[in-house]
Amino acid sequence: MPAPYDTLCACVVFLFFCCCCCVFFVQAHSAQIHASAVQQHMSKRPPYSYMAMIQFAINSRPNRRMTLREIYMWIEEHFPYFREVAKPGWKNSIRHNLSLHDMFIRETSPDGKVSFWTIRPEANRCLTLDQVYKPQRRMLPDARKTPTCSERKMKPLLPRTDSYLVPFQLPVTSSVCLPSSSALFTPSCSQQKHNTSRGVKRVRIAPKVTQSNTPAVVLYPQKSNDHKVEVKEESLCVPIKCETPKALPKRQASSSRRKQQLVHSLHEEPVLLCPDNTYFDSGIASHMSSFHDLQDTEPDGHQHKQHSPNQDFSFKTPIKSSSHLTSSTPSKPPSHVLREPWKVTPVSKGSQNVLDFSPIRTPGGPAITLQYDYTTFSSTSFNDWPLFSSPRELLTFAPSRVARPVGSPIECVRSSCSRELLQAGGATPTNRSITEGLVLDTMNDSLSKILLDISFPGLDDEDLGMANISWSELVPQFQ
Amino acid sequence: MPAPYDTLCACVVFLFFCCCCCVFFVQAHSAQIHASAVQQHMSKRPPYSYMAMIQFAINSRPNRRMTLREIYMWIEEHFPYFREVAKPGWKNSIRHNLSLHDMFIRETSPDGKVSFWTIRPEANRCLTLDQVYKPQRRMLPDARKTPTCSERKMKPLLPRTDSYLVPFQLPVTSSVCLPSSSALFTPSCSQQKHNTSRGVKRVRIAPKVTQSNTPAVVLYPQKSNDHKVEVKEESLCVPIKCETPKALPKRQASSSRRKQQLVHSLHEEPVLLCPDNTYFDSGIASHMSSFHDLQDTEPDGHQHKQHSPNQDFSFKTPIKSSSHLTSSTPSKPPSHVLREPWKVTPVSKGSQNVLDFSPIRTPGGPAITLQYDYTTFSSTSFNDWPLFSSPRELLTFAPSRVARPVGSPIECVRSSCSRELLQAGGATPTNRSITEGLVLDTMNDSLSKILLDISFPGLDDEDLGMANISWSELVPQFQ
DNA sequence: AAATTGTTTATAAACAGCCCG
DNA sequence: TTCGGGCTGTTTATAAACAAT
Repeated sequence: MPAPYDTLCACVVFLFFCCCCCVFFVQAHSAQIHASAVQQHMSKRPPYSYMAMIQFAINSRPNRRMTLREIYMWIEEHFPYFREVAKPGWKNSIRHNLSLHDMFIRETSPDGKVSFWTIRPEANRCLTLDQVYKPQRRMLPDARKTPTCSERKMKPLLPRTDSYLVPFQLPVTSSVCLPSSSALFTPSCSQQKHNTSRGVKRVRIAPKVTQSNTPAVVLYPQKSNDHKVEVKEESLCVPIKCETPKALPKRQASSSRRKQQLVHSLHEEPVLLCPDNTYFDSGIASHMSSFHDLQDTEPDGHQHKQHSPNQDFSFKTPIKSSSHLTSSTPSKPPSHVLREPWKVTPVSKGSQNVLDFSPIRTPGGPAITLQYDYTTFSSTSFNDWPLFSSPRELLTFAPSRVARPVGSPIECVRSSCSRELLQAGGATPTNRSITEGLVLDTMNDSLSKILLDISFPGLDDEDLGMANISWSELVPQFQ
Repeated sequence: MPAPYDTLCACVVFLFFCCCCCVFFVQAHSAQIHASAVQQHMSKRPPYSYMAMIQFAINSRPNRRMTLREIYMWIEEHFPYFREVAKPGWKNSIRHNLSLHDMFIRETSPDGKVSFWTIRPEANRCLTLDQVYKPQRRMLPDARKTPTCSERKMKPLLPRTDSYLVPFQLPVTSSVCLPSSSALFTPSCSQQKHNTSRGVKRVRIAPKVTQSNTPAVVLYPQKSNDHKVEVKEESLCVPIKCETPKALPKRQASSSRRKQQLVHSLHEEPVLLCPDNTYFDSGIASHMSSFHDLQDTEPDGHQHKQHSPNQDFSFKTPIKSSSHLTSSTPSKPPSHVLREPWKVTPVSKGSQNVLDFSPIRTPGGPAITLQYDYTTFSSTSFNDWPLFSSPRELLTFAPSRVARPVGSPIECVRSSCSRELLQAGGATPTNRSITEGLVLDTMNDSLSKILLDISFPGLDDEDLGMANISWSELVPQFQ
């Protein structure tokens, strides 16, 4: 029995409606591919921590110094989110990070009028945005991005990345004897909860790069389709070779999860080893390149005398008046810096030989470690390396500590900018398999570079950043 | 014309009502004096920062170590506010503080099962609650406590104190030549905004105490009327003498408001100067007392070998699974610790002689300062002291840095627990004149003690803590 | 599986010091 | 010149994510 005429009409209308919907969706989708790519940069919070962004900003300058205002401007320029979306409190957070992390140090111009922010050379991984930037290739309509916690005003914490591609450096004087792949690194990544649902993570160690003049960081030219890569004047920030001093401290921190670090005294003399941003040579002649860009073009390069009589009797005239605006405060000194180098033995009574103790429990100063063999540094063999159970361990392993004298205790002094490296991927821990590109140059000249590529078997070569965009974000009409 | 009968009745009733109100108020008031006194301890947030309270807790133990759980319990016991009023997030804050401030170090028992929290001996001012506790004497129904900002859930930041009573130490080898009283310290205090409304603040410097065995901190037995002073088993925490090493570093930080500190290498040998909590002698024989309590009773006192081979190859097996509860996380190493002792000269280009630079801008390690005269320490004269423009400056001045060799640049390495000292008064900056009792032992043996009493002319000998109680708090019926 | 412990980041805020109009 | 506002810098508090046990 044929369908009545109006039934057919209804079907036609319905199918037309469906077609319209499809066309609309496709258009919206394709348009959104563009819009979202731009939007990604315009209105979505970048997946980098404040500390990372500050490093990007400062390292974008040849002289690696910036005023606070310039840091603001750089971040606003490269991450329009902060210019257009973020609350003004983000500048407060920038200042907070500058003050909190002692990897950032402040220099004051000779007249005391301008103060620049720099990165402690030993702690500077020379990260730049183009080194960590990875343009998005396609969208991941992974709606399973079920946030475990309630959404906050600004993105509360940066999502942890699922994988890391970490070119790091290993001692060239010894052969790498790490367990090849998953044996060592499989249980490492930070998305344990997804392990069960997604399967076993696959960890690969990229071939070791021994060339010294290769940039310490590797930028993966992932297929960047129609994304205006923001990195433009990112600078000729040639990754400087971060070299270890000729003598390594005797005591090295173990890789316990302790916070406090021992500060080691490596040189008896305040030799001005590196006039500018250069680092100490570890005694191994390799990796001596790319020192040139540090003597940057600024004419005001101070010689930075070691014992400068900076205003000692600085008289702090008290406050004048008060006004509580949106942000500010200065004056109090940093508390959490290890400022007493004396070797003071803690009150520990339980154990005699401190193997059980966190490495930091002897906060003793660097001065005490002086008489130990600096000369043993050259004899550092890779066998002395602590084994890393996770890429995070590797990331947090301080460059100058990676090689230690044989037989001497290890103090794993870790990098202060390691966490954001893990977060730089910006992918949510949902079940996406990604191949991250992240970079870390350990700055130790005696180390060759290794690409550590940790990926997941699911979607290979996935782009981060877009992975956590839900459908409603992709196509606003779906909301 | 006599008032009608019912008019009189109305008057009687009215007067009776008034009398009842008065009696009720008086009773409520007097009862509230008691209740509020207890309440002050029970439900009002203590005026100490988390960092201070953790120090109180840890220092209350003879061995100066506590587990996290014990810290919780101590704080709940001595500050019932946290047990009864505070949100459970306060424990998160405790853990956050323990991790954030590297003055707190964690020790792990030999079996790795138990971890104790201790205080870095160099940073430990040996503060205890009874040293800073000052019982309230009377109420201040000062309703003028107009909060400049909106009230927050828990007290957002600790109020700044109006005055400080700070026993600190000065070099005994030289005479104090500070401007007697207000000349130097008048503009110091942190309540500038109240200067105009309240008049000139009066700053007094207590007589210098040169006796070494006097406790480094002074407890003022203020008239404690009907307040159950919570300090009970506060311990025999005899304030240990915090002594400077025999050699002082050459470069000392100026009192700029910089955060980063230079770590100085003071000794060439890792001599175990102090077996337990003791501190180095500064070379001046005074203040050698009160070392005894450090060798506390715990039988498990490990010898703390300097170069203990703590688990170097610590293998961090990755995460197992995850569950997001209310609070937690471990593992990542501290970033903000000066771990690279190399003397690396920053990129500074503007100035040659670094007087203009913040002391920290040369993050170079302590090793570089080694060849400088340690021997000049004894020649330290008080004239070399930087002048403090505020008690805060004094508080933040690190004990080991107070005396510096003549002619050498000053690096004001500051104390990490100075801020909470300023806040320990807990008084809101409203126009109350208070005489605070705050203590700081600078732990430098070469320093004699000085009581710095900064008070305000208004209400003398006022008690803090109660001053910011409004009428509605005092008499609940007034609300 | 859940709780505890520890680390780290983000955010808000208080406040100090300085500069500048 | 002084005063007030804005900017810079430091510090604490709080929430939260997450890791490790």
